[in-house]
Amino acid sequence: MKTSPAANELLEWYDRHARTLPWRVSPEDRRLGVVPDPYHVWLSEIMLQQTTVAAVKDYYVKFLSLWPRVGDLAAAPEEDVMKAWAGLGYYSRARNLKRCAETVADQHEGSFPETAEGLLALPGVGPYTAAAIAAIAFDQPAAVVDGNVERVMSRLFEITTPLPEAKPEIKAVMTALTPASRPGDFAQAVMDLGATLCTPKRPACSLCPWSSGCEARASGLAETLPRKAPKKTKPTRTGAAFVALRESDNAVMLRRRPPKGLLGGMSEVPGTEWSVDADEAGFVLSAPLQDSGTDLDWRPVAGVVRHTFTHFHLELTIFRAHVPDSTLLPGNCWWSAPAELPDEALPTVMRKAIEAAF
DNA sequence: AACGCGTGGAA
DNA sequence: TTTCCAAGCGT
Repeated sequence: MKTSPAANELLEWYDRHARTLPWRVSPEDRRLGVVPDPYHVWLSEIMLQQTTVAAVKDYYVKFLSLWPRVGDLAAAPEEDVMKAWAGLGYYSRARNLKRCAETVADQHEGSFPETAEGLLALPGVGPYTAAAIAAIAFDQPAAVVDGNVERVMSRLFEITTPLPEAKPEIKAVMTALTPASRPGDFAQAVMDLGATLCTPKRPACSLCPWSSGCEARASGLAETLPRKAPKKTKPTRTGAAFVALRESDNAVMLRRRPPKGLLGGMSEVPGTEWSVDADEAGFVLSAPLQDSGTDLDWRPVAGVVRHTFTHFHLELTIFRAHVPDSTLLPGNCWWSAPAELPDEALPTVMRKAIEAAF
């Protein structure tokens, strides 16, 4: 099969410099006939959405250990999936992951659709992920466009139109560049290039296999591309979290968050709303177990827990109280002993809050 | 179309 | 300390 010179240059670079990743079939193994498992490709791509390779690795290994095949994940309780995902962020991905596994198991006889169009219909699979699975798992010449590809292409062709307006043009040049042979390795090669050489800051152009043909390298604009709209500043919200400790064993009182929205479906310690104009003086009035029959001694813990979400900063004041074992819990709450906390579906902000109380 | 949605590492 | 941002998706 014929490959464009540009694609060949990059594929030769990839053959020598491809990163070794737990979910990746190396170019050498590919040549020997090793075929990627679509389940592995899908799982890794969902985890990698807006998430660094370093953060994903351990989660990927753990998920494959817990659920070796897509049918295992489909059969798992959603609660277990949320627990295993805890800490990785963007928790709607975990719920969609479970729904997608069920769809593949129940409606596709356990096999992933092999076209980008079919993949696009799956929960949690958007244009990027559909193209990535089609190319990497099924060897189809789909144009795979992620943040790395946007950066590489905007520099290679000196696209000065700001994102997201430039997306159609970037998609077009990636489509034109994607070879019929080794489209999966090509997609991974462009992403590796963006991750290791064509980086957002201080790109290593001297090491780049595409440097001689790169328009932004020639004009000196490389580091300024791609152009993006300025970010909005994040407001700071404040609130309180209440760590109730059972007297006999220091078990922590937990409850479930609503299924949608921020940290949807995850576990938490009880707390106030998080608002920009919180009434800090009245925090303790919102403490749980007010009608438990015992007058609980809620005490503020020194220092404030700071955490940053996608669109706001949070400053949490932590209150702590010891609670008699006989205390009746609200119906939506449960006790979690210290030894059980690591396995709870606690997002990082809640682990920080609990940690501050100990 | 623009916004909501986590986290941790780098600079 | 603060900002930036990393293999996006759903609404």
